[in-house]
Amino acid sequence: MATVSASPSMTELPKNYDPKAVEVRRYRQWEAAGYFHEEPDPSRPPFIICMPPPNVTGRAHLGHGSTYAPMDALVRYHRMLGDNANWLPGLDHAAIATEAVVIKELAKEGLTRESLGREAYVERAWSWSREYGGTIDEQFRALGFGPDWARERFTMDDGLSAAVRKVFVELYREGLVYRGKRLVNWDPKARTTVSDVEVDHIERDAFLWRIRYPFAAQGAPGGAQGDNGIEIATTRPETMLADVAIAVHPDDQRYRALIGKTVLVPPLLDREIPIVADTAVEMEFGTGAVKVTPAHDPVDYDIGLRHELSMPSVLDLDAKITGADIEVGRYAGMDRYDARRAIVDELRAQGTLVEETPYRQTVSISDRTGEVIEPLLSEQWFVTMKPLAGPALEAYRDGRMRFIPERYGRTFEQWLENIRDWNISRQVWWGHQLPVWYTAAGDVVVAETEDEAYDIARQRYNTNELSRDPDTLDTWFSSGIWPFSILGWPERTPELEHWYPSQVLVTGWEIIFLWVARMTMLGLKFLGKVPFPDVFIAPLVFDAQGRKMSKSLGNAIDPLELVDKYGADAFRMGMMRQMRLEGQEVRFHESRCEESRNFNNKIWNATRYTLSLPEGLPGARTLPAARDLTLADKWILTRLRDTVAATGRGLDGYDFGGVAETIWKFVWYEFCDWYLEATKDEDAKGSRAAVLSFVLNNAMRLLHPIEPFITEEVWLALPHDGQSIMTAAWPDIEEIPVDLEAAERFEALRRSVERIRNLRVDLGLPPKQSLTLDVPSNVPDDVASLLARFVTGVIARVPSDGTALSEALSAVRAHAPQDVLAERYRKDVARLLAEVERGEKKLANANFVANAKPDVVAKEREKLETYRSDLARAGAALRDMGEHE
RNA sequence: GGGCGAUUAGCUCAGCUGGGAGAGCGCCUCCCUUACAAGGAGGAUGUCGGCGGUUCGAGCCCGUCAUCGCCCACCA
Repeated sequence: MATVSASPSMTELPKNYDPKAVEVRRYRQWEAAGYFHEEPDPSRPPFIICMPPPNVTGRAHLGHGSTYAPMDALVRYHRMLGDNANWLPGLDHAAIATEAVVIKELAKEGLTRESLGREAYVERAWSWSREYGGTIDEQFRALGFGPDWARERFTMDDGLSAAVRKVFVELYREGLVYRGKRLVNWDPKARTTVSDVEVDHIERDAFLWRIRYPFAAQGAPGGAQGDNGIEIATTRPETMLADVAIAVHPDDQRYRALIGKTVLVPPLLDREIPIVADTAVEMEFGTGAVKVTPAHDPVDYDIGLRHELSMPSVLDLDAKITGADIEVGRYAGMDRYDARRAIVDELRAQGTLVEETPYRQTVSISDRTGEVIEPLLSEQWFVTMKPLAGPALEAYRDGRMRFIPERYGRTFEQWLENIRDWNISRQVWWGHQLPVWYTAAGDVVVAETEDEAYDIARQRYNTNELSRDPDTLDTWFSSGIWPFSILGWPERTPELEHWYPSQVLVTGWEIIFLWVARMTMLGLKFLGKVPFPDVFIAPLVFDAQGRKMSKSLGNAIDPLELVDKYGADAFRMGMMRQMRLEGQEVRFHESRCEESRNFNNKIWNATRYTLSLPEGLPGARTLPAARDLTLADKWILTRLRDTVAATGRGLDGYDFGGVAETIWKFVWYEFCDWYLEATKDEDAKGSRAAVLSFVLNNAMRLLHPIEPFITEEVWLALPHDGQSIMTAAWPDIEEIPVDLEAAERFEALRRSVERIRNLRVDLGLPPKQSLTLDVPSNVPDDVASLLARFVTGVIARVPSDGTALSEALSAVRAHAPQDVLAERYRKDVARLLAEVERGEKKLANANFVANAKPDVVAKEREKLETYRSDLARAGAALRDMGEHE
């Protein structure tokens, strides 16, 4: 590969790094060059990440910073490692969310879904998706995310739709998909069922009403509550209209005699219902008696099944009272909450309301719409989950799959252990229509295509008349097969062969059940392998006060605004620096992005300095022989190697925060603050150009996964080999010479410099005033020279007497006011006395010496020696001064 | 009702298998030194939530309590 040596002079580069001048241009070049695209290549290890498909209605938000930026970083890292790395993007049709948007649009035109008709409606939804969907793709580009755009898929693509139908049909034929009348979660706003995992539970203020149900027959047997009825407690009086029984616990002495008797249902008092015994009743709660409404409550539903009770509904699909099943009097047509008020009023008037107490109630709400969920008895389609969950549990337990952080694995495990059947049919129209048809006689035909369905109907049921089930599938059904549907399954494509399973899934914990678990189960079911061995659960992003970001709170931050202000690199770095491996949230501070912009500016200026060296830069990645390296060169190269190793370890372990900190420290606090200053020394001129260029080149490659743009810009400005840093090789520690002994000497020098600077300020010496440093003659010239540079001093050699370098301060002393200096030494003496005392006490403890590890004891002895000699020196100095006074 | 996190400097957080408490920001002082003022040098600041225990030694291990956050769950 030809070496390109670009050396614009410093004046050619602006003083400040301008991301706007770089990012869009570089991204276009990368995309045009096809760097994001990859073909399956069995000769290299695969590194595949399936992008969690954002909703087609979606916009980039801060959460993408903590999930998608790490994915981008991992893929870029593995590409540089030479892996067959690829990030597979896509979009989710987001049935309920999209339908809500489209219906809202239609409403503006005075149209409804029904008035338009299904076909026209779906066409409308398609055009909306095509027009507005994919906005997020452009936003991802602005953030520097580089998936293989050419492979982008949509969950409603023909291929993916066919895969969805095939999975449904196969599960059906195995008996794992079934239709049944069950109590399901109804979202009256979205007008569809939702699965159990799409329901959130929130607490809110409500009332608990105590209501008396009078005995049907006059003079009923006397119970604990007298002759005139049984009292129950409820939060939902509106469902009384559908009561079919009162239940008490069989062991409850208070009610024993009442079991089997009947009571009248207020407020209509037109029906008699029995009192039954059931262990589901909590004796301690309320009155110990509960009304049973099987069609409107899960517990009651089970009681209803056990006691073979009827199950009338009194709420319709809009959550309004309906008399379709049973007499509901004047309440027909009322909204559920209006009916509640009306019935409570009536009960009060009637005298059957015994008590009203404020109550903290848990209600179920739809996570999509926030609407209170209504349990609804309805005929729906389900997946039997137990047989699918078993293999997933096994895979987790035997280590074929793991979570990072590990604790989420236990969440995953517990959920699978207690899994319930999955309601997959939805009443929205935008989505995969169920591949289910019915004959006029009600026979069910399930088939992958319409033709097949008619064939079956003719053969099996001798009919040509079929009507298709209007329901669609839960969006998460198609998401659940994402890791293989996007690879062309059920065809045995090269992609499927080489890229399934992927290597890691990155997502947030909130969709472990909705998505991760389902992908795991379906992947095992249809391909026999877990879809990803690693699941990295990224932290969720909150505002600086720890509140959830939301439009209504007004605390939402648009990542694209941050890109505009600081650049995409700074946004990514700013986010990653706040991520912690075990953290479950990031409290996002915008200031981190600003700091990161400053960091980028620092890099930029270090680059300007390097490019402006009068001696010019050698070819890429060339270093002088070890004997020509200075102490500082050896130190920074050693530190570089440590940094390369730590960065690799960090990325391998998903510790993005640690990686960001590691590189930050190296680049700013070591490379810029110390090494670059050291290269201004006369002695450094022979090697610095090569080392600066080499270290920057390596550092940019380390940083590229986090900050793709500036690293490309700098890498290309320096001598480099290759077309783009994107396709450059990951730094190789074998290429980086190490000298531990030299590195340690430089570290000692740093400590000395810090001490001298500290003293200089303490003594009130002006920063510009050059110090005369009495450097012992046994200190090498290069060290002495660096010392003088770092503290602005001149060297005076004194005979070696073993004095530590840090004490080379007689010149400083000469300039200092005596009283200040004396105070300084008094403080030193006091501190050292305390240290010596502590050390002596510790070492005098026989237990410590006997039990502690030998090296700990030795270290303690060493420290004590140092403190003693320092103390002696400081004491002597103080005495000297006393003599002068 | 189960379960999981968190509690360390004013703020956000590091502290690996127990061996003398750290970073960044903020704050204070000084410096527009020829890469960078979006910068440089220096400084101050902690009963490591409380109480017990184990240990020669505890921010770290064990127990317990408290506060905050989250997940799961059929007390109507």
